[in-house]
Order: sequence, then C-alpha cells, then structure tokens
Amino acid sequence: MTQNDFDDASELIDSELDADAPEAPEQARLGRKRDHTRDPEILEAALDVLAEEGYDGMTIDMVAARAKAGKATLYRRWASKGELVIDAVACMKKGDLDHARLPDTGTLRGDLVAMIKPRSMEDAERKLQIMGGLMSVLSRNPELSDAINSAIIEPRAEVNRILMRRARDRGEISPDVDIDALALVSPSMASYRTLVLKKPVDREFLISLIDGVILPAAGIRSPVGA
Amino acid sequence: MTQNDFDDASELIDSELDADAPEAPEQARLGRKRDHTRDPEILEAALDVLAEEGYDGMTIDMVAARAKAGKATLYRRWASKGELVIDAVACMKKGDLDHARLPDTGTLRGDLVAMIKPRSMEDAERKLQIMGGLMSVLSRNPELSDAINSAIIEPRAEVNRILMRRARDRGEISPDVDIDALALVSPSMASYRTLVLKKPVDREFLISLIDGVILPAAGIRSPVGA
DNA sequence: TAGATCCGAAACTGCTCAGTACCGTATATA
DNA sequence: TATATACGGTACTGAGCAGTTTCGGATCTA
Repeated sequence: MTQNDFDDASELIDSELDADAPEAPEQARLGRKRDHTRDPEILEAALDVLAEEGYDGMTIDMVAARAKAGKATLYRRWASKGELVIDAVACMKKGDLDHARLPDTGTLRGDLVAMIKPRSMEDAERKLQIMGGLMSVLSRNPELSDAINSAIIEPRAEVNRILMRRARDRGEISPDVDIDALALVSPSMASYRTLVLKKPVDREFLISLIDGVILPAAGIRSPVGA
Repeated sequence: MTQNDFDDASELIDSELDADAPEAPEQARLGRKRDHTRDPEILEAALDVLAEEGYDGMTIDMVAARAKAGKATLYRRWASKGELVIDAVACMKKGDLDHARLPDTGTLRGDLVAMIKPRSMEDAERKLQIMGGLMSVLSRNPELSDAINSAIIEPRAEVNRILMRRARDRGEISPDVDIDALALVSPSMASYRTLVLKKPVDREFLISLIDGVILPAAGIRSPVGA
C-alpha cells in the first residue's frame, strides 16, 4: 500500500448514475447479467495471492490473472483493492466449523485432540498466512481489522471457549479457571509458531501444547489418564 | 515493497571504485570524514518509522526527514532500503538485557514477576510493532528473518529459558517440564495480544499469564504461596 | 433485431517511491 | 591553498501499480 486504498468507503446511497455496477434493487436490468458465480472464485484467488504475497505484494493484476478474469471485471464488482480484500477476508467466515457439531468426547482433552484434523490444520495455516500478510495494514484499518477478527480470530477462540465451558459445566475443571484467557493460548502459540518461528503447527506440536500447557493450566494433571 | 529491495547484497569485495562509501581498511582517506555518530541516529529513525508504518509504508524520505539527514547521506551508507532495514533491526540487539544481571529472587515466580518493568515493556511493545511491520516481508527474506530472530525473538525466549533452567536446577520444577516450549508461551501470547488483539500487554495481563498459565504448566500450583 | 450490459484483454493515466545526480557548503588531507 | 569527500537539500529518472478506458465479442431484455 502506498496511500490508502480503503478511502472510497463513502458509498453513493442509491442514485447510481454509474453505467456499471448499478445494483438497482429488484428492477429487471437490461443487458447481459453479471455472473455472480464468479464472485467466490475471484475472492478465493485474492485470498491465495494475499497468503503468498501479503497485502502490499498483492496486485489487482495478480488476482485477475489467477481468477482468469479481466481487471475491469474486478473493478465492476469492487470499488478498490481495499474493498476487495475486506470482502475476501469476510468470505472466509463462511464454511467455518459448525458450533453445533463440535466434538463431544466427554473429556476436555478428548475434545481438544479431536479438533486436530489435517483439513482444519491446512485451513488454519492458510488463514494465519493471510493474517500475517495483512498485519502491517491492520493497524491503520479498523474495518479490515474487524473483518479479520470476526473471520479468523474470534471463531478460533470461540471454539476453545465452548469446549472449556462444557468441561467446567461437567465439573472437569474448576470454575476459577480463566477460560477467556486460556482459550487464547493455542491461537496465540500457533500464530507465533507459524508466522514468527516459521515452524509447522503439526499434530505433535498441538498435542504437547495441550498436555504441556493448556490442561495443566486448567488444573488437569495427568497427560493421558482421565 | 514492490519488487525486492534486498537484491543488491552482492557486495563489491574490496576494490571499491566507488567515489562514495570507500571504506578502505585503515588508509588515511582524503576529504571530510563520514560522521559515524549519525549512524545510530539514522537507524533509530528507521526503527521509529518502521514501527509506525511497516516496511512497505516506510519511505527513505521519511527516515531521512526524521533523522534530519539528506537522502544522499543514507544512500552513502546503505546500498538499499533493504540493507538499511536489516541494519536497523540488527542494531536493536545491542542494549539488550544482560544475561549476567537477570533477577534472581529464589523462585521462578519471583524472577518472572521481576522481569515486568515499565521500561522493558515499552521496549518490547516497540519491538513487536516493528516485527509486525516486517511480518509480510519476513516470509520472503531469510536475511531479514535471521536479523529479526536474533534481535527480537531469541533474546526474549532465552531469558525465560535461563530463569526456568535455574528453577529446574534448584528443584523448583520437574526435569520433565519442556522448558523450550514453555519459554515461548509469554512471547507468543504477548505478540498475539499486541499485534492481533491490539490490547495492551500490561502488568495485570502478564501476572495472570504467569499465575494462570506458565506456573501451572510448570507444575507449580499455588499462585502466591511458596 | 436493437440497445444495454456483461465478459476478458490490453492500452493508457497518474501517482508514489527507490535510487541517482547535482547544488552550495563544511571539513578533512597534502 | 588546492583537492577530495561528506553534509543537507532538491530535482530528476525509471519502474511499478491502482484505477480507467477502450475494444471485440457474448448475452441479456424489449
């Protein structure tokens, strides 16, 4: 970023003198229709580039090329690079883990270990790379900051909070345990390991984190036995 | 960053056909001498800008202006923006905590708490901001990555390792404790809190981290009593 | 069929910024 | 004193990139 690609957030309310991007509510529009099935493809392309190059390294041409789309197509749908990125980040929120069908093994350790799945780990790694690429912009863009927060940060912590609340409710851990703080241990350490130490967040690391830090901090002693 | 400001690392060996920046070993050079007392001032200015703007937001003009120096003066001393930044990061290493005079209160908790000083906390916050500003570049620049590692990351972890080894040697914590992993808990969580959550790493947070996570994970139960 | 809008592709515009060149001045050696 | 270099300041150069425009072709409504 050189100046501020997020400036033009002042949306024209509805007058829409634009030839392009009219979005009149339900009026039958003239001419060829915009192919909205391409939106997610473009956003995914943006996320790929973002993860690889970071915000400042990402160019609209890269995104267009990867999505096999024209640059004009992108600008017909998003007013600026900044808005494209915000949308791309926000669209990660969908397809998140369902809170309804989280593991429920009866023990906190069982639940935490059950969360370790190859699929969700790849997913998490990519999200962290994206966050890393947006880090320097984050400080000066509250809207993007919010998007990152609700798409990446909060969901991660919330899952841990749910599992720990359950453990508290069934008496497995003490009511004195600071669940909000403890739920941030694994997101923090996984982020640090990925972005700073540049080491893999693999099953071994996560297990030793659970048994060596989280469970002891929750007041559960033995690593394996119930 | 647009392309790669770090390319020109191929230093001319010693022939130095340059008019500027000759640095002939000990030969009495002609003309006005370079004022090397300005080096640290310029590097400090670079770190300030880096912390505020990040790598891509930082311009050479900003650094020169803040250091009240000419742009040519900077380019006489560093071949590129990339090399300036690497030097600036590396110069943070100096003035680090002395391993010789770390707190030694007799308990791990006492030592960890004694590390919480307003001065070192401001210092740490600035270093984290700098790291955040360099995050997206870090992935594609091993040299800078190494500089960050030895100037910011390692020193932080090393202090914790020393204090924990002492605690182990005096029998306060079990030899089974994974000190290398545990020493990364506070750096990880402080980084996450500062850069991602954007909350202050204050005394209260650090105390609850020590009593709620680190000491329990080290197998020490009571928060206060020995 | 006619007109409007979409599409991908590519040329074009305008700005920012890394890096260079040059100025007048200050300070060093010989 | 003459020469060489450093200094702060400023103008310049060239590249990269956000955003716009244009084009030929496809697809929609009327």
